[in-house]
This record gives sequence, C-alpha cells and structure tokens, in this order.
Amino acid sequence: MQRGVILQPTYRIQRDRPIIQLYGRLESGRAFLVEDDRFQPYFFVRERDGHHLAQESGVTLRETELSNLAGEPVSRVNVQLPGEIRPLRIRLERLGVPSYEADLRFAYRYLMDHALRDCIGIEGRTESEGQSGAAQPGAGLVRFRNPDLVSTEAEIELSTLSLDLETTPDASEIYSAALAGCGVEEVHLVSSSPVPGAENYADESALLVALAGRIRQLDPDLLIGWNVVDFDLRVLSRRFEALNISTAAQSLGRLPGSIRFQGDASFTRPSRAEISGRMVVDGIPLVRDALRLPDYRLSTVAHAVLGRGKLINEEAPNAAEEISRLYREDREALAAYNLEDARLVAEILEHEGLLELARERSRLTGMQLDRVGASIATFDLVYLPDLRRHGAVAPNVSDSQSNAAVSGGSVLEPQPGLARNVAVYDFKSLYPSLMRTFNIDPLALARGRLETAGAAIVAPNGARLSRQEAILPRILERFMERREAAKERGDRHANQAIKIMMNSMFGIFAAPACRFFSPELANAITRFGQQTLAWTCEAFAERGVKVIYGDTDSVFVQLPESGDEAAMEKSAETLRAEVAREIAGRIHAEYDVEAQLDLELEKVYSRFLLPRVRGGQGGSKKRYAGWLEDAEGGRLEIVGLESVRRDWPRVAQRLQEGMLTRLFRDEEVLPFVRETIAAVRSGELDKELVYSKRIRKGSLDRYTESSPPHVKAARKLEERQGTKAGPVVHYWIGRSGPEPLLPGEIPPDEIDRKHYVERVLEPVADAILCEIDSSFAEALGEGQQLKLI
DNA sequence: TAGCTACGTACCCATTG
DNA sequence: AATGGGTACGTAG
Repeated sequence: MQRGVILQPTYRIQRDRPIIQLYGRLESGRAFLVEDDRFQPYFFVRERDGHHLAQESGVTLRETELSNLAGEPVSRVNVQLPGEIRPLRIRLERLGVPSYEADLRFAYRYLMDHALRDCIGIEGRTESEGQSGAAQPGAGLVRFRNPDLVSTEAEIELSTLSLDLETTPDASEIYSAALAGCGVEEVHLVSSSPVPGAENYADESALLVALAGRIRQLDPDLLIGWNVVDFDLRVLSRRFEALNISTAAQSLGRLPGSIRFQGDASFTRPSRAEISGRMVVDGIPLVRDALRLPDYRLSTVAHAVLGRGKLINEEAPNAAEEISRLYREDREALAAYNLEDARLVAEILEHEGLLELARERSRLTGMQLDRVGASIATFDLVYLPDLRRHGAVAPNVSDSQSNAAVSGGSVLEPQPGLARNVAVYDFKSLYPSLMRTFNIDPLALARGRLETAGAAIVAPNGARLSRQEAILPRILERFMERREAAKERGDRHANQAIKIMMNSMFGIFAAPACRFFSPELANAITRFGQQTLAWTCEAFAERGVKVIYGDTDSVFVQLPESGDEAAMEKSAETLRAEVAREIAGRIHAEYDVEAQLDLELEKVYSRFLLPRVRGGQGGSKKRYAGWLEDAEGGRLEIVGLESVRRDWPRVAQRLQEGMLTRLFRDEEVLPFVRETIAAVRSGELDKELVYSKRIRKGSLDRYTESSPPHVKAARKLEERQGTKAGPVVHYWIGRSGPEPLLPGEIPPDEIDRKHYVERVLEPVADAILCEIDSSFAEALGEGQQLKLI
C-alpha cells in the first residue's frame, strides 16, 4: 500500500459516466492521480415523495434505513451524472417537495462516503504517465484505477513554486516571468539581446510556451503568488488565447488543459484558479487573515514581515511605468526585480508559517488547500459523515429567507474613567464550550423538538435540545483534546487551525447559506452566552468585586488596590476558581448537565482607561487602553481606539500612544500635547497626516447616497490620472477638501492644518485629558481664560 | 458561491429655526 | 447654525 496526500478532489465525465479524480503527492515523492468510476451520484427524498420521480428516466429509487432530521424515512435517488441532480432538485422544489443532500459537490460526496480526509492509503495497480520519471525526481504522474482507499496519516512534504509576471502597464503584454521554488530561482524574459541572469526568448509566444513547459517540469504541488489568480494567471490565460497557443502547450497542470477560473473577480467572493493536479494559493488572503497591516501591497507586507522591500523605487509615482522603463533601459535590473518579487511572496508565507497553517486546516477537515476559508463547506465535511452514522440526512441549503433575528454577545455598560489593578477574566472558546455543555447541535435540536420540555434541555430562547442525541459536542470535544495535545507539543499551527475551526461554528448557524442555518440554534448559543456572562457578573458582585466592563466572553473587574503584586495575582486566581465553581454549580442545578466552561484569568492591567463616548458621560464600549507590567518596564495595550484603526492618520496614533504612555507612567501629559500640536502646525509631521480608507463598494459610481471624503479623493484621482483608484484610497485634507495622494508622495503645502488640529488631535486628546481634569483647550493655552470666565 | 452580531465615530445631507 | 437620520468604515469579540 502506498500513502499519499490528496491535493485536489474533482471528477471528469467519460462515456456518460462520472470518474472521480483525486490528485495528490505520494510519500515516495511522485505525484499521483487516483481515478474511480465506481461511484454513483445520488441524493435523497422522503419515502412518501418517491412517486414524484417515477417518470424520470435514468433515475432509480432505493429504500434506506435513513431519515431526515424530522424523523421521516427517506429514499435514496441514484442518477447517472452529477449534473442531473440540480435540475431534479429544482423541479422537486417547484412542486414543493424537499430533497436532501442534493447540493453537495460530487467529489466531496465521494470523500465523505469513503471517510477520507487529506491522507490516504492506496492499494491497487498503477501505471505511469510521462517518460521523464527517471531523470526528474517527482516528475511523471502515477495513475491508479479503481484502487482501494483508506484514510491514514502521513507527513508528506508539498513542493511550492512562486510565480510572478512583469507586464506592460495595461497588462496587455508580458515582458518576463519569475519562478522561485522547487529548488530553482529563474527569470524568463523576452529579449533579442542576451540579458544576464535571465533566460531569453525571441518573442512573447516563445516565452509563454517555455514558461508553461518549465512549470510542468518543476511539477509543483502549490503555485503561489501575490494576487496570482486575478492578475498573473488571468493575464497568462488571456495571452495564451491571444497568441493562439495550443491547449497542450499552455497547460500548467498534471494533465493537459487550460486554466479554469471560478468566480469572477468581484469583491464579495475570492476567485480561484483551477489547474489540474495543483493548488493555486494566493498570498494576499492568507496574510490578510493573519496580520493587521495598513494595506496588503507586496512592498508593505514585505517590509513589515521581512524588513526589506521591492527592488524598485517605491516612491516612484507610477510603478507600472517604472517597469516599462526598466524593460527598455535596464533588463538586468528588471529581471532582478521580477525574481525578488517571486522570492518575497515565498519568504513572507514561510516566515509567518501561513502555508503550514493552511495545510493544518486542510488536514483537520479534509477541505482542499485553496478553500480552507470556506467555513460552511468545511462544516459539511466534518458534520455530514457523523450525521449519517446517526441515521440521518441533511436538508439542502434553503433559499427561503428566514427573517428571525439572531442576537449576538452582550456588551456590559462600561464604568468610564481611570482605574488601577484591573483583572480581565475570560471564558476560553465560550461558544464551543456552550455547545458542548448544552448539546447545541442541529440533530439535538431536531430530536429535542420531538421530546417533552421536561426531558430536553431548554435554552433561554426556548430551544429544546435533546439530551440523548447530539453530534457537535463530541466533535468539539475531539477538537479540544487535539488542541491541548497540539499546545503541549508546541504546534502553534495545529493549535490555531483548531481554534479557527471551532470559532466558525456559531457563525454558520446564523448564515442563510448554510444548510443548518437556524436562528433558533444560533440564539440558543448567544443567549446561553449572555446568561453565562450575567451569572459571572453576579458571582463577582456577590464577592464584593466590582465589574467595570465586559464583552461577550470577558469581564473586567476592579481588584483591591492594596497589597503587593504577588498577593494580588494570588487573590485574583482564588477569585477565578471560586467564580468558575459557582457558575458550574449553577449550571448543574439549573440544567442537570456538566459545565464544560473554562474561565481564565487572562491578564491584570496595572493602569487602565475606559474612555467616555464622545460628547457624553457614558462609557464607550469596545474601546479601552491599559498598562501591562513586564520585565522591560511595562507595555501599553490599546483596543478599539483610534491608534489601532487604519482609517485614522498616523499622527492620531502618535498622540494617543504618547499621551497614554505618559499618563500610565505618571509623567506630564500636557507638554507632549502642546509639542504635537506645534509639530503639526509647523509641517514637521506632514507625513503623518494621510488618511487611508477602503472603497468598500468596489466601484465609485455605487456611492449615490453621499460622497464621503475618501470617495471624493478617489474621484479626483480618477479624473486627473485617468487610472482606476486602488481598493485603498490615500488622501489628506486640503483647503479645498480631500486630496488624493499616491504612496510615497508627501502632501504639498495647502494642507488644512486647522482640520488636523480640530478633527484629529482634539478628539483624541480630549478623551484622555478629561480624565485628568484638563482639556485640549487648556493645552492650546486658552484654558486660563476659560477658567477666569 | 458566500461564517456571525455589536458598536463608535466621522461625515453627508436634508430639515429646522 | 443646529439637529437628527442615514451612510460608511473599521473594529471587538
């Protein structure tokens, strides 16, 4: 038996039969393709609805032992081709007849029914494709026909190739392509005269054919890049067509064929590229998920992560033009630049372990690498096999819009002002913990409906959950055990992957696109959460401890201010244990279940600020700052305030961090405010006056209701430059309104400095100064007069 | 083809005096 | 000029 990891589950049709295809990499290092033509597409209808399908040709009905969630028996409907299911489903829908599991991808159906995840053991005859196998390690596809497959575990390394193209400014023509990975670093470039450091080609066609051939030869499992799907591969695909390059020659995959794209380049969903046998993984979404940065251009991310940037003058007003200039004047430099970009992507992902994290997520659920972010589809993979073992089948995704509202976590009313010794307690993975504790699960809800209120667990929203039958609690328990094991062996990717998986589980119940969409279930979770938070507050209050804030799964409490640090930590920990015990006891008394909650003392702020809402007296939720003592003299932490927002100019961060640091260190604050005002007025801080804001609607003409400043700036930019403004607009406020700014450019002199003093410095400063009985006006030097009046 | 809700702030824009 | 509702964005969890 050979072991391998599945990279791409898909299928093809041959002679009116579907053939499952599983591409992947074997332990031996060779790439494989499993083909299986024995699997028949199917779905379910209720037994009593079977007669609706009596007239259909090519459809066979078979009785089963299974039932839907309501307990009605279902029949299995077998068809010839996967594509036949959708029309049948729609026809039945029109008759008001429900069908079940009739909207699953065929290849995923296969994986689920065979209990396969990422690694498989393959037993069967092989045939090799391609003759280069001996000379090229890894080359040549090992093909299995109808083998026996079992789920297994194996450590198999995947090879990665980073691709980057350089083109004319309008991307109508390709100058060069860089490849980094699979043991090579090379640049392929169109040039009649030789260019050092690059392979040269007489024309673009020759370049493209050679590039495709080289990718096939290097045979990577993963093709990565920066915006690689929507830029590099789309450009490549367009040029292949325009230059009439044959399908065989343009093929980048393990079997001949052109690149296929899924989803348009819209803003609502990520697009994917399909290349047979490989995964195309874009670096941008991976980094966006993991790191908070001002923007996600390659140069920005490279600087932040690797401390180095692109090999091009980034201050250049138009980088695209710069590339053309290099192509005309300095091809050696262009080649170096091109290669460096490909390298940067690979190094960024490596440095942050992002491909490892994606692999871990894939390993955990069986979801293919380029879709690990698709929570809803991932949930199906994890849940449906267990549901089947419980004798039940799942509904289709329903297009009926339930208008039942889903509530969220509760946010406690903040007690605004300054404080010392503030302890933060929080429930680790609160929602998954509640799901475990109270059997919050689609099957338990369906079964609970059939039980009496006395038998079931009744949630605060009235949802009745069966005590006998539930699937998710067991799944979550396994995840939590695996997570503990991962933590113990120091596997941060596995730890993170499991956390992400568990945390997505509430969201899907509140998502209409999920087949288990259920406001009742979602509200059971959140209402239990609200109750738990309220009970926690009560438990602290009973012990005479003041709760000053809390959000969803956390409470901030005021510890006694006396005593040394060690004694304080100890009493905080004692408090934690007492409160945790009380909550568990209360849950047991009320529901007769064992609480699976984990209350943790997360941190203690030695100094703490809860600001007020602007222009009011009440506390501002989801915004606070605190000081954490550490060996290096302490550290400022800011949550929700302007400093951590990417749409405020950097000067706001400078002022806010500077003021808070001084405040918490018992240093003078006002002089620093005055210095900052002076520096803004003198022009010293001009570089920090730039706003950055996203055009979230995708296109400027969709802003019809109003024209916010960033939209005005973007419109000016398009007018002047004729180019489309990027997704993030950088702008500053001038005397005649918002002015667009290109990256690297310094705002010219008509800056509206008054705007920055009054609209940026003042609100930031006043939020802090009002807590020390001062004000921005006082900082400006006008305080004395005010006091006299 | 697509995880979720709660929240604060700035600004726009129409309405009011 | 003040105000109040609505839009837009980015954030906490």
